[in-house]
Amino acid sequence: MTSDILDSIFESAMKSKIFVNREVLRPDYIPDDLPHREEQIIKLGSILAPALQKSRPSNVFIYGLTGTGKTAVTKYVLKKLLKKASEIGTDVIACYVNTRQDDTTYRVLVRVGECLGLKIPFTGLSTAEVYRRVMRALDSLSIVMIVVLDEIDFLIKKRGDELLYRLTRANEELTRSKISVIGITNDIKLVESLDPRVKSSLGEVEMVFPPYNAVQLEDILWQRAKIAFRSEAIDEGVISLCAALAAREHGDARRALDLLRVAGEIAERENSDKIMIEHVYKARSEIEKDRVFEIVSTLPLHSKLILLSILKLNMEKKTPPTTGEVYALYKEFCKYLKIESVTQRRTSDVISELDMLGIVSARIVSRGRYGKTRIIRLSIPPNVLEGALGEEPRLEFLLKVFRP
DNA sequence: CGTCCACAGGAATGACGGGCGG
DNA sequence: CCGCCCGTCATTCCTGTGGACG
Repeated sequence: MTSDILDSIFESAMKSKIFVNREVLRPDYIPDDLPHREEQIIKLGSILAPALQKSRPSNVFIYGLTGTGKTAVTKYVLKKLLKKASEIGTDVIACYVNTRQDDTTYRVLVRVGECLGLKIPFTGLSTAEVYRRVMRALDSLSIVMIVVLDEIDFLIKKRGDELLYRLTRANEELTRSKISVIGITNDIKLVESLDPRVKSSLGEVEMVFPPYNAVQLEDILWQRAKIAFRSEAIDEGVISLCAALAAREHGDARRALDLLRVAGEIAERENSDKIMIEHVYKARSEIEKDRVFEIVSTLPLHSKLILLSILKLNMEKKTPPTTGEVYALYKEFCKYLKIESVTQRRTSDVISELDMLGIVSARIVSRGRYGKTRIIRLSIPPNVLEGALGEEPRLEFLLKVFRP
């Protein structure tokens, strides 16, 4: 019976030999203590402190690579600030918006409105009307509002910086309330593309979050592991291996925690009493496999074909191929499938895209008399890529049989 | 020392499909 | 509900370029 099977799954989940509390390893969990971010916490705290005296804190622009604690520090400081504010009876409202999820001006404004207790229909009003309602509500409350726009690059890439401009200038139309904006991004180049007026108002204060090193990552992992796992469930060296692997990948704490969590899940699946070194290595390849599947499956057909061409040429030649060679083989594939091929210009862009996704690495080389081109290598194991490309039915035959 | 290869990659433009806003 | 606008994928045309070869 299905329900019996489910029961036994739930049973065994409850008496896990490994986990006590796996929540604390999830990426959105904010611990009570954030090791090695004291400096940033103090700085952000002192920037926002004026809100307690009903003055407007400076706008802040925060940048740093993924998994460097930007979101965690911001949420942490805001939580403390709000607590303090309610203790002393000052009205401070914070509004956190992730613009990866809410990536239109309208949806961001709806979120801000919600924080003010406004009920705004998710569609039907004009953006200008929502903006007007939000501003009126805000001003009638006579408060300091802090708006956090996380992963702000998504909003800017889709909608430009108009909303940012309006928000940072909103104080001019407010008489009783004040608003300040915290923008968070991991794309440093993005700052350059902003309208200078936005750049100067949003960047009143800038904060940079440096990557964690292996030692710091280890501290972070220990702190969580103590809560997440049974005390005997971690074998020697597991934590430092997770830290070392993640430190190699630009000190990404999220990656480190993912490794540890997945290693724990694998250990549990294998009914092991402990998480061991080998589980961490398995976790690493499982995470990578998932990532590659995720990326490759959403690629358009032509990108897949170009990727297949790169895969074949990397496997069957001693030297990694150039753009021209990849394009030639790709055209063969298209002829075989009786579909039209894209131009070499487009192929060049596709290769850059694959490079940015971290699937291949394309290095520009000049071979003098023999021209300037890119040397394209796979940056993931061929069998993983093979598996991911095999999901696409149209490629199956080419993958198995076709020889260049 | 100039050529010229084999592309890189910018700009302008177009087809197309989906969702926003009126 | 419908038109319009916007993002994505793509093309065409183009200028730029590091260095081995003659």
